[in-house]
Amino acid sequence: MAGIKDVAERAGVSIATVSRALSGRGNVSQNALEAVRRAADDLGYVVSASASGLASGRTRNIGVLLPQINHWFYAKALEGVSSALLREGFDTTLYQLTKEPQERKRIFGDFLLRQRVDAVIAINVELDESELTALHALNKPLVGVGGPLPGAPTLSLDEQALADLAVGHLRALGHERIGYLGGSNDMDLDFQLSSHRRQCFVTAMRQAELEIEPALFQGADFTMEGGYQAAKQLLGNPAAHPTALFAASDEMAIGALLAARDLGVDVPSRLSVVGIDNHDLAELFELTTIGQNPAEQGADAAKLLIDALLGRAPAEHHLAGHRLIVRGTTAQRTADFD
Amino acid sequence: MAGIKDVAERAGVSIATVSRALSGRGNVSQNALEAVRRAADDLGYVVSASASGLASGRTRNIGVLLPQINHWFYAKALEGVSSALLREGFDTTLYQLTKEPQERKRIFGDFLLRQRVDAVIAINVELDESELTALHALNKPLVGVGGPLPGAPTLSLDEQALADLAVGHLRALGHERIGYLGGSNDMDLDFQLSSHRRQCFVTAMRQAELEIEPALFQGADFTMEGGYQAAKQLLGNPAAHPTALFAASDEMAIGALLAARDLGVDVPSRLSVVGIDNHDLAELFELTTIGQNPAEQGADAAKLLIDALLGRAPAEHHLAGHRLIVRGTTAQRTADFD
DNA sequence: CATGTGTAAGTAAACGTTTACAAAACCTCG
DNA sequence: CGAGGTTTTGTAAACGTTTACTTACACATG
Repeated sequence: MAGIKDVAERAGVSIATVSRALSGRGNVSQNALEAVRRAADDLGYVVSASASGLASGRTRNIGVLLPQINHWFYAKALEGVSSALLREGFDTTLYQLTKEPQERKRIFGDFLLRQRVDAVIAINVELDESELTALHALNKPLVGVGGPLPGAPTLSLDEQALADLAVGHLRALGHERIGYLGGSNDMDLDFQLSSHRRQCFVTAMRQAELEIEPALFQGADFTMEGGYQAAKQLLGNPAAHPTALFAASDEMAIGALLAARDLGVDVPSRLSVVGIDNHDLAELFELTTIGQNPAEQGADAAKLLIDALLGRAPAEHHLAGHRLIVRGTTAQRTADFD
Repeated sequence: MAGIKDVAERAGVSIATVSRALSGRGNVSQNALEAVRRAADDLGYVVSASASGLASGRTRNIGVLLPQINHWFYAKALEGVSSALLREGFDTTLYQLTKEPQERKRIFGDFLLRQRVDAVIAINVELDESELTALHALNKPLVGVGGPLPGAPTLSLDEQALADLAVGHLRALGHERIGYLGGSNDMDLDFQLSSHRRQCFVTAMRQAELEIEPALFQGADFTMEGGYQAAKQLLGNPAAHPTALFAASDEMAIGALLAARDLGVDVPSRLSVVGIDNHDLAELFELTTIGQNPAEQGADAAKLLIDALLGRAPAEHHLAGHRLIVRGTTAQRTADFD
């Protein structure tokens, strides 16, 4: 393995100059720069991460904290983060924050303290007080994606705008009785997003002066299966008779579509359905949805962090984009259930 | 930040002893061990990854190479890898190997050469000659998951057994005309898994002495949408009239289920469907499938690698488990199309 | 008791960079 | 041409560990 000394020798300069030339810190003449680049290239020299990290305190590595990976949002967000980081020459280190207390403890007590990361991106994680403290105690740039990360800039959706948009779309089509699939009724146990989203829906309904009845709410766990079951309950309940459904995720919305089909309720003539996400499957099911782009959110978070690290700009709160995508599951209201 | 010196001082021993005590290398008396542990705990000392890495050449970090993350198999496998690594105190660094040549070049030419990883797990990546050479040139333990990784031990399914099992199951139910959804006809462009799986199906059919007709094969890209389109073609083609379908992935199988429903072909009375994977959605669709467990495969790969790193045992080839899960989409053949 | 064996601990030399500091080289201008 | 400034370069001291080598000590053996 070629070291910096070999490069220096071959380029006919000192190792300090090599370091400066390759890292882009400090002044180096055009001549030296080229000589060094050529020498490094010839020797296939790549700086040792450990040595560089030890000497400089910078690791060019960013930690990503997330609760799971096998899920559309997280997987997409992670793809966005890792692509953006790669482009800037940063490594991505993964910390999967499961529910397991032992594992969580080790992540905050060991892994993150090893000084292996320059900064941390937390994707929709729920932290308790002590974990949050531990995270801030790292004294490193921090950014949240999706869920809020108290005390740190966050990139997230404008939930109220989303709810207004969905309700507005349905209202414009003549729908008044709109069912909601999302955070369960005993919602305190749920993750924050869930109850917040639901609250925004209630506000939107109120502003649109539409009825809000308990029967129109069905708890579901954001999965397709959950949406299927919840929709069956909601559509089967004669007290509910909604003409439209707003699901807090596309997966639930698709579950609802399957349930409607099984119940013989035609979409969109008898029932309109709107989701949130623009999930990969939304197109196949012709689902009308409010799209978001987790990959972009992840990439933006990464860029924010890198800017902060390079002192370009401080990281700030930031709203993620969304847009209504009208497909085939919403239509003018024609008839009620009753 | 407390350093090793602080711990040594507090514990009343030399830094060498602290290093030995904390890393578990070399002999340390019970007394010293406890004193050091206590001191480290009190000070909240955690070894610096850079310093340790520089001095020892070991990083306690493993690189994971994969083509994408937003996909059931990869996401699950990655979850398995990262959990297993976490348990052993290893970090997981992600390298997403997209199609983009520039990015690939940087991964092999820069990132992997920084000496940040002790070993590499490659999940179903397709490498060209030079990339493979570069990977081997790292001179680090290597393990493949899913697809084969020439020159390195691999953890993968016994494809022939899978095909035999699927065909055997359908055959036992009386099916003779079995359609196949998978690697496209002009398959050379596809990833290896695709054509291999198809080949095994052909072999299984031949051994079962069942007809193999071009009309019974439909190319699809392993997605639900792809499966939907392919199944429509296959089921709509009067020359094909299969009574059963074998899809090379559950997602395609589910797509086929949707297509059958749209065409008014009842499953399982008129058509049986078998998939591969036991995807998260398989249960919702009551899909009969041959299940595999990517998380387990990932975890096994991680353990293999760690064993190799710790000199416990050399990494070896290894077959991943699979099992037939009979649900509601397969049944006795009753009537043919024709 | 001398000798050999084994374990425990300390000393100090790596490990491969970055960077503060100092020196040298080069400009610009009066 | 020389003073003053700026840019470029080199020297050497960190950075925080691990580990080879050495010493000290305890214990068993003949």
